[in-house]
Amino acid sequence: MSSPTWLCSLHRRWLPTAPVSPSQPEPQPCCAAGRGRLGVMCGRYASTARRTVLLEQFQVDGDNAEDLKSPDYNVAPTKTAPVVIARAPSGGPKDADAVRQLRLFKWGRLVPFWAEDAKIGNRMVNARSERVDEKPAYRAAFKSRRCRIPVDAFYEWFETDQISEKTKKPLKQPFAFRPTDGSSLALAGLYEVWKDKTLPEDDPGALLWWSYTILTTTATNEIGRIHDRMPMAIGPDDWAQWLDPLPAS
DNA sequence: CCAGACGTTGTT
DNA sequence: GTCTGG
DNA sequence: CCAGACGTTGTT
DNA sequence: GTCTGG
Repeated sequence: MSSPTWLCSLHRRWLPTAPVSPSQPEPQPCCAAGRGRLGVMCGRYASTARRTVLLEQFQVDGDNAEDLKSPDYNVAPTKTAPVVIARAPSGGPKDADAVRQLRLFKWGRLVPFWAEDAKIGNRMVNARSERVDEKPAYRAAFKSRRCRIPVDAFYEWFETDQISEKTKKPLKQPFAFRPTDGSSLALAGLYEVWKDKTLPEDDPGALLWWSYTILTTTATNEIGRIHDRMPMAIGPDDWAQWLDPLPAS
């Protein structure tokens, strides 16, 4: 199938900037160094906004993120990070009206609700947006379990000509990307709720497992100069619509 | 029908 | 659960 | 994404 | 090389 109709409204202009974290090395011009090879899109990002800022910025009604540890300049797969969802308040009836909530979910290891083994989620860090509505692992979540991921910048690694003494492999230079206009950034994501049914109810591991994945899309702008894929950003005008079900097509 | 997968990027 | 491959 | 682990039999 | 854990 072709790209979803909401794709075009989500494009925005990007430029490489200095890494967000002071501990990151200085960036180099994108195409001047190395061979232009880059790693997987959107494998790390920075989430630095404080909880109170996120609550206001995303007009959140339900706050389930009291344990948020912020800032985190190095959010990696399996780590817990804040996401915004629209869902019936936890603890209440499932058919209650959806409320916008800030929640702390695990990135990656997205385990579909039907899975018997959590291992299936091992590589579900990203989901291609082009076919996310038909892929068995993502289809259900795409229909009813979407999330926005507040992000300040995302990182990419650039393989340079320098060889590491230690590993004898090319050194990789991290870059940070964020909107040039300083606007806040939300990535499009899906989440899943999974429970290990092989464990007895009283086992600590039988708790619900909440995880999310980040959608990727074609990079048609400045990022496309160095990599053909990028995480899908949602503009503020589309934040509400992304969490709501799509109109029937 | 059953059995098995269910994912992405990048590499050559 | 649902799709694909045999 | 990166960093780090990865395994068995049988016994120099 | 490939998988796991963070």
